[in-house]
Amino acid sequence: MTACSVRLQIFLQLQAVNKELCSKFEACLGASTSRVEILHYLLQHEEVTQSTLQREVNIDAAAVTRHLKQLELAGTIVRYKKADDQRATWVKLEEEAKRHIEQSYSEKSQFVKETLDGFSEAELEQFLQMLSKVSKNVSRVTKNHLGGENK
Amino acid sequence: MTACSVRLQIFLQLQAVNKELCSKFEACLGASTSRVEILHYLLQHEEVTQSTLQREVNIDAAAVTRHLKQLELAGTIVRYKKADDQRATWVKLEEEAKRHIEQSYSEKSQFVKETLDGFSEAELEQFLQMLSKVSKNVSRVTKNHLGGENK
DNA sequence: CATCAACAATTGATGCATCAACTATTAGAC
DNA sequence: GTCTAATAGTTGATGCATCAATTGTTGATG
Repeated sequence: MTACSVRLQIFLQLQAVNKELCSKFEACLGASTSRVEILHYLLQHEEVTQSTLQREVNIDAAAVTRHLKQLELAGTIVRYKKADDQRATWVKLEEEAKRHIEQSYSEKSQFVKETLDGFSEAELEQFLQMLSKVSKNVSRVTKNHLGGENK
Repeated sequence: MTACSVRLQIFLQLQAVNKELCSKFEACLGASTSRVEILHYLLQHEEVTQSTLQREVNIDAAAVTRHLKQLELAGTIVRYKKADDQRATWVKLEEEAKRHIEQSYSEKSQFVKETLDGFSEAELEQFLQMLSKVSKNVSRVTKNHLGGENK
């Protein structure tokens, strides 16, 4: 119990932080975190298919479809198909939306900066690495368990 | 952009890690993270009112009600009122459920341990402190923004 | 002691994410 | 070339969390 308690606390704290962060973030900036992730990815990749977007952002395909539909309706993105493959749907940000997002990044960065107040650059770097390490561990764990180790 | 990019990445990574962690956790152990948090709290506090539970675990009151209803139906907890205040509902784990949860902690701890593989005890401690610091920052940020600084 | 504000819990409505089932398109096997 | 399997996206059903509105209870004020 005591040996695992720090780890369990980390787990619970991670939950708690993330949850609060999400709700505050949405309240402050009026966009769900999923949508932010999608837009962030699109801003950095110019043109992608829905399926790769779905894989990269790690959101269910159905959710991606619904988000993109709304974003298209709002004029934020364009969706289109290409001649060589009529299955894949490509997604791209509208030019105006790009500018808009870039601009709103300043507000976001202000928010993010405040939540990471009191961290030195070195600590931030370290924090990020820790998160990445956990991320790697998590994906590995699943594979093992599905491999038959579980139960 | 570059100055904030590490911070933004932390934010996004935090999201990603948490999400994957939750889904894997649920898949492996068959309980939603909310429920785990509730049960964890109950295991450590013997007897508690719904409203304090709701505050401590930071879940919406409606969600708490629904979780507890199910848990009561499953025989995991008991709910009752006290003579001196007919408003508050008190919640307590059944003895058998306590044992069951304690026992299932070993499986959980195995899972948690794997996700935190490769961390020294000192690093874990540090990680936890970082998370706590972010948590404090987040709650502070909200107050400021609601105070009128936003917009 | 009647009224009103507060507190506690519940319910209904809504939004979002996921799974499963389905359609359409492409590529491979024979 | 046709049949089958795989791929891409969509839709419906379900579960969960949140907000808003409601009920019931308590305490304070006049």
